[in-house]
Amino acid sequence: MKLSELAAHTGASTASLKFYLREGLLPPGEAVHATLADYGQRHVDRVEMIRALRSVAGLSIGALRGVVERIDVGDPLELLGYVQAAVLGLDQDAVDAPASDPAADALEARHGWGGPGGAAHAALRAQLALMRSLGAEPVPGRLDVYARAVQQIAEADLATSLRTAGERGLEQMVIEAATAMHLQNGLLVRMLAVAQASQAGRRFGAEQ
Amino acid sequence: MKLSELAAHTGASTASLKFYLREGLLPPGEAVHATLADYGQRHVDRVEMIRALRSVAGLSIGALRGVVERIDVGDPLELLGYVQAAVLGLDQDAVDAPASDPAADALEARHGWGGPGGAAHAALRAQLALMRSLGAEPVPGRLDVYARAVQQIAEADLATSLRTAGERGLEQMVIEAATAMHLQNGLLVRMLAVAQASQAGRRFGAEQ
DNA sequence: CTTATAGGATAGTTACACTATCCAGCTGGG
DNA sequence: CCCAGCTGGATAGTGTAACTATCCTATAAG
Repeated sequence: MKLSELAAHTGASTASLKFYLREGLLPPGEAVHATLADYGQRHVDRVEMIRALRSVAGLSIGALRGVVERIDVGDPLELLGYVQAAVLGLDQDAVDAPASDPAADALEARHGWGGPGGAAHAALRAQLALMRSLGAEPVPGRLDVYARAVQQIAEADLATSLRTAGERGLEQMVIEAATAMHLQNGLLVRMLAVAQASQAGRRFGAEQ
Repeated sequence: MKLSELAAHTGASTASLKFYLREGLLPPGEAVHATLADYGQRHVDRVEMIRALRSVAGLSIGALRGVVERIDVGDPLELLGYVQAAVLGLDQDAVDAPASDPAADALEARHGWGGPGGAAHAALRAQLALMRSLGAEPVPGRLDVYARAVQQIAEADLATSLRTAGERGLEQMVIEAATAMHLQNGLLVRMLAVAQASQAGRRFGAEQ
């Protein structure tokens, strides 16, 4: 199909597609001749992933460039780690993370959360260090409660999304994983909000 | 003190302070005469709150305008609810929230989370409705586990921040509450990230 | 009387994600 | 065979957000 047909198929304008081509998010079509290119299913998949990740999770063009680079490399674990950092906004945490954090390391060991190898581990260490520096560190016993809760929520939906991966291409896997991550994150944040509101109500509600 | 001294005190430029004045975030100083105004401690507090909420939690100028309007009204519970929605990004959830959600209502009743009266409650109902519509609704039993976890995390630090409120003005309370909310949210998100990464590792790690 | 400063207005800046125009070359349908 | 329509490439414009800079007149302290 040609560019205008790809646009009709995906709902994006030809101007947007040209923009994605310029930015390197969308690979060029197969050039039929100097002024006509042919696009296929992989271009449709790519555009759908771009649109889904921008509208659902709000990823930037720069983050999407990182995603497509990792799709081309083909390592799903590295790809998912990058998508996760982008969706959950963990981008620069790894930079100022301490090399190791006893509380975080012990916690991860207790819950079978692998070695200290990913952006997520670094982000958790950085957050605990930040909270400690502000005198707001939670006691270790509570961390285990949170750990069990997030473990269950992550199992619930991300696992099923990943289970079907590979069958339908990395683009589809990324869409499903990013959606699951985004929904789980939203649920936790909103439950936290209700709990915080109940705290505030206990503090101020009686005075009204 | 005059504008330039207020700028020196708070670290903001006079241009920024003029901008805050224009936007209605900072009340005008007491006019000594046509071209000189006097600023006091409440202006310092206000500027510090503006800078803290922008740098720590990334609030927009529009959100800050909502905050200062509610500070002027003086209802701390309403104020905190607004700050929470801004800090956690629950802004437009209330719009598309269903009037009631059986699962959410029952959950809130079991955990003593007050009536369905705030933006947080509406945001939780909206999220559960969204997840249900996408076939990704968590089973009710699991919600209780998350509820207990977030209840503990909200108690840990927000409660102590609120306890000292009133003594040092609403601005100081807003800074501490926003910081606590932001830190708690960051901790939960990063723990969720580690749990998700461990899921992905189980799915793909062995293949490497 | 000079110089710094105030408040008000207006315009400029940077970043982001498009969106619109222009262009010259080519080609398929009539 | 010829022209409407499409191509990739380039360039420029749009709108939002949060400042930042400049210009202006008035005024008062030294």
